[in-house]
Amino acid sequence: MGNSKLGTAAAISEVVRGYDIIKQLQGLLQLKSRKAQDEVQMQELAQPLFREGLQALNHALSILNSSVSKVEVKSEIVVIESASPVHSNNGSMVSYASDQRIENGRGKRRRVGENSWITNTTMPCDDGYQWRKYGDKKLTGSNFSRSYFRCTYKEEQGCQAKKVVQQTSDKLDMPLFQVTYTNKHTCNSQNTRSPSPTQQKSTFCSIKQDNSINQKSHLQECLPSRPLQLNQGSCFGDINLRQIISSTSMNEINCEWDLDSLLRDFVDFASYDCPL
DNA sequence: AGCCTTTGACCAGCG
DNA sequence: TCGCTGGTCAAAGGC
Repeated sequence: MGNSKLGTAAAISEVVRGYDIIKQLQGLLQLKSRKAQDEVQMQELAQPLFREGLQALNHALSILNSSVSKVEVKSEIVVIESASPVHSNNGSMVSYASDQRIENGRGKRRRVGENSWITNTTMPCDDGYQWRKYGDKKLTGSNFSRSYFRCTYKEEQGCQAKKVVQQTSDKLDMPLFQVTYTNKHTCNSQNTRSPSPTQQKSTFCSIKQDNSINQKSHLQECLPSRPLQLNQGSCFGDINLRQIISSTSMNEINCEWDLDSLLRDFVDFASYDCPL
């Protein structure tokens, strides 16, 4: 893991940023008001915070994933990110894919592993970045279509990040999506303009659900049961992140995470040096 | 006006 | 070599 120290430091820095943001969000969620107007204001404050937090954590993930892929390209990385609504409390999962392929360029197919990682999520729309859909394909042998997204800032900033979203489960209460990310974001989306309301709507909720399930409200969707669930790629395989997450307590009613404990565990996890 | 999604066509890898 | 398949392009229309 040649530059793993640098990568780990960067990942930790991003996690700390995400932690700070989630702390702010936590404080916001703890504010109790009976006024509908206050709730609207709270949503307006919470949504960008939540998005920024996700973005920071997603960035940390991509850094860690890229470190992992340098170590062992053979095994693909699967990140199980269960971002379910507050009322359900899904545990995290870590698993590995084998011999999966995605395609790159105009019809060029390539393996997952280099610059790519996979997540499974119930909330594919909102990962903190802004995406523009450029294609949709109904795959043979699948009941669900696959949606192709590229970074909104591809033209402006040359960001090569892409993601492919495919629904894998049509459970009525919680459809599951597999999201394949390709290339890290090189854009500085925080410094660019905020999307207009119509853009937000289209950008964050443009995944079709093939079983025509009614989407939950955006805010409800965006409140995860756990702040973050990470993969462990090849060299992280000895440490089970599930243990980290499961040891982190959360009061479901008050939406209170033991954030300090989580951050501590995360830094331990990210600092773990691959024993190669 | 600008940015988005939709959708059919096109292209290239693969068996 | 050829047909199938999946990723991308680009025109059209919507918001």
